[in-house]
Amino acid sequence: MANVRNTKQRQLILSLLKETDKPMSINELHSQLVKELPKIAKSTIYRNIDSLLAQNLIDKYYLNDNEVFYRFKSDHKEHKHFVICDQCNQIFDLPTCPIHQLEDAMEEEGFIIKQHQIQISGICKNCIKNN
Amino acid sequence: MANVRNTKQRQLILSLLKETDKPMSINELHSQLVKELPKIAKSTIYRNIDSLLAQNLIDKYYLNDNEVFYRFKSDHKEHKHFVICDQCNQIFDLPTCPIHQLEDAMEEEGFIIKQHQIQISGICKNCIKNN
DNA sequence: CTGTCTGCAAAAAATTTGCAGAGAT
DNA sequence: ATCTCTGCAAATTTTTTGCAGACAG
Repeated sequence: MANVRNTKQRQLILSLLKETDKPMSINELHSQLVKELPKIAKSTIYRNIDSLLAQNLIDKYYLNDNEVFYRFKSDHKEHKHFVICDQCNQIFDLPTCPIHQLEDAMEEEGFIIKQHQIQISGICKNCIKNN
Repeated sequence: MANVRNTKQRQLILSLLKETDKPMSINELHSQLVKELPKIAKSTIYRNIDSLLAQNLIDKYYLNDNEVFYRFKSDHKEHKHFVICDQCNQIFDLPTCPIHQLEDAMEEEGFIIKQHQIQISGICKNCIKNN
């Protein structure tokens, strides 16, 4: 992590995540990236993602029964969760983080929370309408 | 799922989950099960786990950065979450489920939650002491 | 008996690694 | 010039599948 180089691949990955501003899977990333860079390898994406995670520029999410997604983090302190619709797979923001309230109670019991993830799925407004 | 047979493998898997009463990974299950049944295959465990999930006898959890765990469900309606300690990997119960409060707010916005999972990790009381 | 379940081996799917050449600083 | 990064291929890791024989009902 000492010297990270600003390659075209890295730039593209980060700017794609930035403009999408929703959690994206490796496959989504790859299928978008090949449009610009037809030879880009998935291993390149994996390696860049690791480096971006290490630099805290992106966040990792598990949605949709354990599928892995990544999302650009505009503010380094930003903390956000998402919900995914079972039917249309669209991803929505969770209005509040319900864990922070819990954190105090947990710490009183002697457990210090370092990390949390929430996976919520269900049916979104549109899909309910169209059923 | 029509006719589920009561094999020795199935019995052992369920009773091991029952007596452990904590989320267990496939590997933990397997390494315990071989003591009784040296030839048991992981595919047998996977298949039985699927069937037990379908019958709603066990729950599936993701802990420890996406590792999959299974746990016996004593009461079919039981709803529970867990925290895992980063250092000792011990699993603790979460005192309350923070999602239910959210559920109402989400439904007002038109999203019906069908399923949720929480992954929390940190450092437990003992590990803090021993640091 | 009949149909389901098992162990084994092989197949899939997802991610990681080794390497030689390309590219960034 | 040096060191990191890339694409490719192969290796890992995790889970699923096909199959022939074993076992439950």
